[in-house]
Amino acid sequence: MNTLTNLELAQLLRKMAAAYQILDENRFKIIAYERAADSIEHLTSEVKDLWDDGKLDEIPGIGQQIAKHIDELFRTGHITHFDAVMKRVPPAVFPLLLIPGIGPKKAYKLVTELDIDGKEEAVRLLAEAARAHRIAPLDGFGEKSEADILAAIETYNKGEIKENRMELPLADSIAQEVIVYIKKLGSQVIEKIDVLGSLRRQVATIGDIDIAVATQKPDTVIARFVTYPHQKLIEQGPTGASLLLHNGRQVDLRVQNPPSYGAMLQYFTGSKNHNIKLRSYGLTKGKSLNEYGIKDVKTGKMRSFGTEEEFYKELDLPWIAPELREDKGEIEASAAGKLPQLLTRADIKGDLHIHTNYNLETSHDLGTDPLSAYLDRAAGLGYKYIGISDHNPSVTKHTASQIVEIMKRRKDYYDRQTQGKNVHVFVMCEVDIQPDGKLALPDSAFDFVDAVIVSIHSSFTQTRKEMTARVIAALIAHPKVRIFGHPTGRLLTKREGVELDWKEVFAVCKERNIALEINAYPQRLDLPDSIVYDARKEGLKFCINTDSHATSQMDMMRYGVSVARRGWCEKRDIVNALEYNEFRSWLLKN
DNA sequence: GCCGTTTTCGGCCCGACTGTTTTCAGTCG
Repeated sequence: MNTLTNLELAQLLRKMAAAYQILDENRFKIIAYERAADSIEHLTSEVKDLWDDGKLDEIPGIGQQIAKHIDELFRTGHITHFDAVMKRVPPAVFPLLLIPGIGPKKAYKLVTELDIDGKEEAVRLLAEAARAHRIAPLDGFGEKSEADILAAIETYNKGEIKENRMELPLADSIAQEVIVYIKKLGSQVIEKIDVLGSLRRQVATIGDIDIAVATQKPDTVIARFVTYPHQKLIEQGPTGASLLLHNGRQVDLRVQNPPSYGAMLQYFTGSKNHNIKLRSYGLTKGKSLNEYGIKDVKTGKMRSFGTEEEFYKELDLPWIAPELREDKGEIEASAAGKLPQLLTRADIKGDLHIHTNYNLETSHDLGTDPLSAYLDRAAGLGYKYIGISDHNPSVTKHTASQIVEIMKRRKDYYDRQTQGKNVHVFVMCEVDIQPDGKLALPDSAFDFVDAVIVSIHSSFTQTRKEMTARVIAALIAHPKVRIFGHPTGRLLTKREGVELDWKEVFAVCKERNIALEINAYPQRLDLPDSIVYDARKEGLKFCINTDSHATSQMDMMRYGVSVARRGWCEKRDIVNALEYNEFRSWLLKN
């Protein structure tokens, strides 16, 4: 077992947690394993690397014991203790855990009572047992749960599992439609309505959509909500309901009376880990938090809060922006009065990654709109400058001198177009980093650009070592390399990012004052927020760009700003939040 | 099993919903 990814390691720890649950181990031990798994899953560096450096103890939620187990795993390929525990649990329980509604206890009961054997066949055998009505007679089960299990298996087999996440614009539009539908009840009933959960925190991909309503007529609101066109009513109670829509997306509604709405917003925004930490923090002050308010542990007296600001204030904390609520130190920072002054969309003065329809014979996509249209849109957005970063001309269809000629012609064209405009234009280029690390633009063509963005568009599966060397070679290939474009190359829900030694890349960027791009295109959001967070700590600078291929896409800037905010960025961390003169000095290095 | 601005011991977030139950266990977020 030479390589074990973070995800695999997290899965292993979750498996242990499930096994312990079946074996009725101490429940806090179970929680400890689940936390360790969570923590590892959200790590930006590989556990293997941390282990190499003897830094396992820096991972939150990993203590002496689990560190010892991980050490054994990396040294020998197995963990004696885990193997012993797993021997006491039938392997067939684990595949059943993937079915919604089945947890460790039920899985164990089903597997043992129904004699389900074999890992591969477990789900199929369970479905057969359900069809043969062998589940309903079991203790703790009944007709309804038998039917539910069968339905859940069918959903699972269709591939409609929870890990079917969506990008932000789709989540936005679904949420808005549902909100408009609920709001038809009128402002008498709907006093406030908000999108919460991961969408409010602006996580890169969204699972379920969460909506909260402040109302004095909860029954009316819930009744209205469940008439929204849906495929299935998942659950309904006095405080809320959940729907599965026809597009396979789940929408959760929670209602609350207006005086307690602040606690509701806080609770329903999450993240789960933020809430857990905040509740622990509250307890140190003798205060117990829940979705209705804050209870004094001694007196048992409950206080409610109409707004989130009041809720946090009760804990002597300044309000924490939703994008920060991931338990990455925001509660401690708030308590110390050291929360960042987060970047806002209004701070952005320009967009440096724009593709126009000028045909420079690239092998990638051209934009659809002319420069003039982008300039109009940029003025509308309040920008002071933009950068035109068309893809380089195709290197397979042209000789070097032809490329130089194309680039010269293009510069002349843009220079004529930009005279007398009040938005400044930088003539740039998005240059491919070829598999060997060479830039796809001849040296002499650099005379016809102000600066370039370098990015990877091919050979995504090189090893970490090759990829790191490739990127660094490109970053130092020419002084006009100023931005590293969509650094991981990931496409959300489609393609994983490349493997890079970030420390090395950060060091080179810092030395040459190169900015890391935060690509705001919703399918990219690249750099990912967690790497932005790490890079910012190292003092790196960022350039937030939309990578627009049409003027309408320039509006996606806000998603890039969200990524920066989730990475704790302030205005000073972002090069395109600089005024024109300062930005120009940075870009042109003078 | 983890962790520390009261602690190296003794705590550990909190509640809703469902289906099965006559007061609760399991699952989920």
